[in-house]
Parts: sequence; structure tokens; C-alpha cells
Amino acid sequence: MIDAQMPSKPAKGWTRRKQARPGEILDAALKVFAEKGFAAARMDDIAARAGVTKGTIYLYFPSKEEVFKTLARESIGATLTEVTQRANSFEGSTREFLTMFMVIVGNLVQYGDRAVLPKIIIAESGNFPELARFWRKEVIDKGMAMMTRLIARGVARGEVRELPPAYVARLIIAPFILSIIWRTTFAQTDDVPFDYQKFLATHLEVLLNGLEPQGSAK
Amino acid sequence: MIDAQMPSKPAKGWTRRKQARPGEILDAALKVFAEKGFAAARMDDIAARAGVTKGTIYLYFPSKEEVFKTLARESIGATLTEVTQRANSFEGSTREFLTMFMVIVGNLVQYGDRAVLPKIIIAESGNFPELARFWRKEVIDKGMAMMTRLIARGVARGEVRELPPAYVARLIIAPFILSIIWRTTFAQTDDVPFDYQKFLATHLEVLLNGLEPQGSAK
Amino acid sequence: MIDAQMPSKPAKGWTRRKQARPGEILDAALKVFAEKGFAAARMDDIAARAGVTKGTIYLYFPSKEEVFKTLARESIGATLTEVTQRANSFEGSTREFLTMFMVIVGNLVQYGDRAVLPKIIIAESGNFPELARFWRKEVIDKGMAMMTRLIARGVARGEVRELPPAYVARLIIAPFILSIIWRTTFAQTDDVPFDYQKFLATHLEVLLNGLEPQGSAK
Amino acid sequence: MIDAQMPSKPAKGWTRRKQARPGEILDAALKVFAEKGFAAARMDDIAARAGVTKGTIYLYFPSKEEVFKTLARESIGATLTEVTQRANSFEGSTREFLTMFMVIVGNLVQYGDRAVLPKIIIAESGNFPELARFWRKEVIDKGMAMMTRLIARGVARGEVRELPPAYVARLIIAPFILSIIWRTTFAQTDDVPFDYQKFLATHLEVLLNGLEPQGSAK
DNA sequence: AATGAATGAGATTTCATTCAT
DNA sequence: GATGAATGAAATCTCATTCAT
Repeated sequence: MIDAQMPSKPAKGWTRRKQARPGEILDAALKVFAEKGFAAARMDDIAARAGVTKGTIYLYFPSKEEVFKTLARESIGATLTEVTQRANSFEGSTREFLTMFMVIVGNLVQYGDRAVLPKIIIAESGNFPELARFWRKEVIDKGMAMMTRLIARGVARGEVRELPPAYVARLIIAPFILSIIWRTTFAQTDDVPFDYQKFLATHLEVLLNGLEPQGSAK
Repeated sequence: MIDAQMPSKPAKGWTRRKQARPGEILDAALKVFAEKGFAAARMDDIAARAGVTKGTIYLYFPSKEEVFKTLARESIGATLTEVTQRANSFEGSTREFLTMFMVIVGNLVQYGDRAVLPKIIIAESGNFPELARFWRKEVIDKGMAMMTRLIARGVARGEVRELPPAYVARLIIAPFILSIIWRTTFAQTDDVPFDYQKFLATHLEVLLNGLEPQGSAK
Repeated sequence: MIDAQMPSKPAKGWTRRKQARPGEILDAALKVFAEKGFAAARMDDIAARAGVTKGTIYLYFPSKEEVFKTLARESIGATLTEVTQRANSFEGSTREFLTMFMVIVGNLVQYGDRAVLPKIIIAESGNFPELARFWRKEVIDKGMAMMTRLIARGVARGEVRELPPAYVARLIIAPFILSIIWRTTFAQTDDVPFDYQKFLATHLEVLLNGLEPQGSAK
Repeated sequence: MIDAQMPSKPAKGWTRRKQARPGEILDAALKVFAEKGFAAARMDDIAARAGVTKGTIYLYFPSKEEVFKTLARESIGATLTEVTQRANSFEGSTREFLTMFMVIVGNLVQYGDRAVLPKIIIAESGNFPELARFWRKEVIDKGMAMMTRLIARGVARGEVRELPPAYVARLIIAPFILSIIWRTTFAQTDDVPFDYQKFLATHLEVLLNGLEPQGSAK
């Protein structure tokens, strides 16, 4: 469910229902937009999946575009903030951090319902440049800054080989992007299911090894 | 230019034009579809960019969908085949291969006009599942098989650490995917331009180091 | 009004409207198709005549073709069935039957709104061969069978001269066809209006006389 | 072939060809219009059937509409004039005339390539009211006048029963119309082929008998 | 608050017509 | 004279949006 819409006080009966509506609609929209893209998604599709009728959506959102933008803007907030905060307050070694990161983010990538969002943003960046900018600023830049800081600290501490931290940060992220794309695009065509755990474990091993400072003992 | 459209005979006047038209249209379509996605792309947009009018497209393609499918199907052929063949006949060390691969594919990713295709496929896989299957089979599986084979050989030769080759193959590819996404989605919002060379150089260093067999001398 | 559309339950408000809509649309379509033919009829024309807009038609019919086919298939049912049943249960003399037939069918031809249907079918048989087959089977063959049976009985009873009943049946029908064509094609160019009653009275007289067995007294 | 287009002097080589072109196009158009109607007929269809390309038609006719009108106006001329003249100079009995008429017109109906014209006129009268008027005046009224005159003479001579000659004329024509409609609309769905000869023979017998003056000996 | 019938702008597609070759 | 590539007006059809119930 979409976080921003979580009613703070769990009202009951159809009042609860009423308050939950926008969230239900956004949940439905997330799936439909991920599957078809913005233009090909029909309000009827979204409505049907949310268990309401087309008209109802307009009680909560002024337009299809606004549903889309709300979705793209609001539904990563909580997760990102949480992960970033955890990372920023992390005091252990780079190795420990990366190990933890693989597990946490790996889970989000594999099971999280918001993992389809990047695909949506990628697909629609041409039609909604302001969204691309928003994501760039609010999600990517923030995430990158956090990761870059950690790598830079690792380098400073002598835990990580001398490499440009910003690009190392992207190297760390890249396999997660690939996993998301795989899950949202090709997973259904798999004969043997893709093993995200194994993939990320391999990623971790290569990474830890690869980042190890030159000349350090094995 | 689209490979399949190379006219075998020079021909003159509008005969030459006629032979070139499908290719021109596909070139235009590639850009428009990459920018807007299938549904939001208007035939008028494609026509305008190809320097013709709407009606002309229908002289060469029966429908918008067919333009799209032709594009998705035909326009990776040559490049992929070439890269794969080069790779398969490569006899040097894994390290040499990877170094070469970074340069060649890095250039395609950074400057090639067909680099937008993966984005198109990702965005439209929901609406054209048969295309997703086609790409899976013809592009991804073939590329993966080639890379997996090379890594496996590296392991056998003792050049590469014992790791599952299929997943290592994906690790090698992931930063290229990220680069393509960056180029087609966020590059225009960059203040400091993204340095693909530097990124891939970092990738290469981490990779070579990370894949080095355990216990080997540094 | 189209028979199949009679709403079984009265219902109220726009529910009543909704039930009536398909019938209203078909009524409008009948007139437009009769006037312009299938290809030249515009959905806007039909919509305007039905008092709705283009889009509304698509709430009830998936395509222009389907409007046309529904029309051609459904809107003779009731009338034909009724006439056929009356004819089949008729016990009087052939002379009495023919007299009655002239009056009843003459009225349909002259005043009925479904009289334009044959013209539509004739005009579009080339574009909708399946409709020609449908009409052949469901309307013409049934009507012919009924009439042929009656004439054959007349022959058997000695009321009708020895002639091939199937062709006599067509002779009986021919002037009705001519009347329909006249009404739908040339009537507006008449200075002196065509007198259908008089025409069919003449038909009846020639027919009764012409069918009289040879050598019977006058 | 269309009569008006017959070149008066049989030129030879491609000059002959050039002169024959309009006629060939009209012949092709006749068939296509009969099959599909005006709106659904494509210039490409007509061109293909005439063995030329679309552009060529425009060398001889300014528009599709003009092809159609030329066709509808010019291609009954000769036949009608001939039949009418023969009829007007006919001096024999009404019975003899009708017998002859059945044979001559029956042949045209059954085998003539211009028999499809009435169907075309019927189908397009709504879209080309001026054509309906033209046909009404030039074809129907002339034919009717001729026939009516003959019947009136028959009545005056005591060969025909006292009946309104104009309506008797139509009774005579009606089965021919039905035959034409059958041939152009339903003939291809026939299991047992329709026997036009037998039908018209039956028509003749009923007619001759039915028109016989009351009280005349059998 | 919710519905769903109705609207109409906007897209794809067709094809008569033009015109350079 | 003939061609056929190109055009663009006009039609069908879709679907976001409105609004009476």
C-alpha cells in the first residue's frame, strides 16, 4: 500500500474505507501503469483493479496525469528515507555495510511492490520530464549521495581501494537496476527462475574483492 | 540507419528514394518511440521526423504496431551478430577480453543510436509480450550465452575465481544497462555530464580485481 | 421501432433510456443506411439522427459493421414470423389468400419502415456476402417456402392452373419488390404519386385470372 | 463494352488502344461499382481490373464521381433505344409482342453485362439524386411509355382486358427486375441454379392468361 | 460518496487525387 | 501517355472527463 495515504488514525466502518480510497487507487494505478505505461493505461483498468468505477477516481484526483504524478512522487518517500537514515547512521565497516545493503535492498527489489516504480519513471521520462527531474533530485541524487559518502569514508579509512566514489556507488546499484528490469520485463519468460539471492551474493563477492585496496593481504 | 534496408542496387531518382524510405521511417520511429513510448507516439511525429507525411508511412508499413515491431525485431541484428562473433573467436585472456569489451560496447552505449532500443523494449514489454519474448531469446539469451561461455572458460583456465558464470555475465552487463538508462532518461538533467568512460574504467578495475582467483598474487 | 429492443421491465430515469438506446440507434441507422449505403453512412449521421453523439453508439455496438449486421439480422424477425404463421394456418381458398396477402403485405410495403431493408441488403450483398446468405436463408427461403406450399396446395385442389409453384411464388412477390424499389428510389421524383393500391389491385386481378385453371368457366 | 466509347473508325496499334481506354475503364468500373457500391469501390480496384494504374484513370476522367456518372448515363443508351424502336415499330398482336419481349429482354437480363446497372442506380440513388432523376426520365419513363402505349393499344384492339395500362406495364417489368436482383445478389448462394427461362415462361403464361379480356373464350 | 451514461477531442487508418519522373 | 510515390482530408474508433442520478 502507498505510504502517504496511510490514515494515521485507523477509523472504522466505511469512514475507514473512504480514507483508504486514494491509497487503494494508487496501488491499482501502480500496477496498471507498470504494466501498460501511462498512455496505454485506461482509467477503467485502474478503477476496475481498485474495485471502484471510473468516476470515483475523479473524486480523489483531478486527472489521470495527477494520479500518475502523485504515484511517482509519493510512493518512494518512506522507504527511501528509512534506508538512507539507516545508512547514514551506520558506523560499521564498508564490508559490513555492503553486506547489509545487499540483503535489505535485495529484498525490496525481489518482493517489494514499489520495485516497479523505476520502470515507470524510465518509460515515461520523455513524456514527463519534470518527473524525471523530480526523481533525479529526490531519489537518485539522495541515494547516490548517501552511497558516495559511505564509499568515500571507506576510502578514507583504507577499507576501499582508491576509486572515484560516485562511480563506485553506481556500480553497486547497477545490479539492482538489472534485477528490477528483469523482474518487471523478462521474469515471466524464464524457464529456470532467476535467482536474485545468488545473483546478489555473486555481486557482493566480486564487489568486496574488487574494492579491496591494492596490495592488501587476502 | 536500419541495417536490413540497405538497397542492393543503386537505382536513381525516386527509385532510390523508395528503397530508402522504410529505413528513414524506422530511424525516425526509433527516436520517437524512445522518447514517448509506443502509445504516446503519434504517426504524425514519426512522419514529420522522417520528412514525409502520415500517409506515406502506410505505403511501407501496414500499421503503427508493425512499424514498432519491425523496429524492435530488425534493428539489433547486425550489431549483435558482429559483437558475438568477435567474442566467440576471441582467443586471448579473460582480462584482455573484458578490457576490449568495455571499449567496444561502451562506445555503442555512449554514441550508438540503437542504444535506446532496450529502453523501448523495457517500456513496452507489458503491451507487447511477444516482443519481450523475442528479445529475450534473440538478444539477451544469445548475448548471455556468449558471455557465460567466456567466463566459464576463464574459470577453467584459472583466470577467474570460482563463481557462477551466468551471474557473473550479468554483473558485467549491468553497468552498461545503467549507462543506457542514464543516457536515455536522466542525461539531460545532468549538471556535470556523466563520464561513461570513467564509469566503465572503474567497472573494469573493480571487475578484474574482483574476479581474480582467491589467493593469487597481487 | 426495432422489435428485439422492447424492454421487458419499464424501469425509470436513465435506466429506461439505457434500455431504449440500442433500438433508437438501430432505427436511426436503418434510415441512414437506406439512404446512403453502408460505406457512405457516417457514424455522425446515425448518431445525430438518434439524438446522441458518435461515442454513444460505441457503448452499445462495437463497430459500424456490427450496427449494420444487427440491423440486417434482427429487424425483420417479428414481421416475417407473423406473416408466415398467418399464411401457414390459412385454410381458405387460394383466391382468398392472395387477396388477403395483397392487402397485408401491400401495407407493409407502402407504409412500413422496415420496407427499406431489402434495398440495403441488395446494395451491400457484395460487401457482406454473409448477410446475403443470411437473408437468403432466413427471409427469402422461408417466405418462398410458405408461398410455394400454398400455391402447390392450390394446384392440388384444382384452384390453380398447373404451373411450377416455386416460380409462381416469385411472380406473386415481384410486384412487391418493384414497389419497394420504387418507394425507396424513385418516389421522390414522382409528379403524380405512384398508387400502390391500384398497382396491387391490378396485380391481383391479372394474377387471379392468370392462375385460373385452363378451361374453367369465368 | 460500353457503347458510347466505341471508336467510330477502327484506328490501329496503340492509337486504337488509346481510344479504347475510356471504354475499358468504364467496363471495369461497372463491375466494381456493381460489386461494392460507389463509396466502397477503390480507384485501385477499377484500375487493376482495367489493367492500368490509378493515375491513368485521371487522364480520362476528372474524378471517381465522374466515372460513375458517365457509366450510369451512357451505358444503357444503345440497348434501350434499340429495344424501344423495335417495340414502337411492332405491328403484331399484343400476345406476339409479349412473347418476343420475354425472349429479348430475358436474354439481356440473364446474360447482358449491363444488367447490373439497375442495381447500381438503386443502391446509389440516395447519394446521387440527380442520377435517380436521370434514370427515371431517360430510362424508366421512356420504357414505361413504350410499354404503356402497347398495352393501351391492346386494350383498344380488344386483345387486353380493361386495366390501367401504366400499371400493367409495371407488372410486365417486375419479374425482370426480380431476375436482375436475383442474378446480382443471390445467384451465388443458389444450390439449384435459378432457371430464368422457366421463370419468364411462367410469367408469360400467367400474363397472357391474366390479361385476356373477360368473357373471351379460352 | 458513488455510479455509469454520455460526450467530444484526438488518434489511427484509408484512399481519392496530384504530380514528378 | 503512363506510372506510382506522396499527400492530406475525412472517416472510424478510443477513452479521459463530465455530470445527472
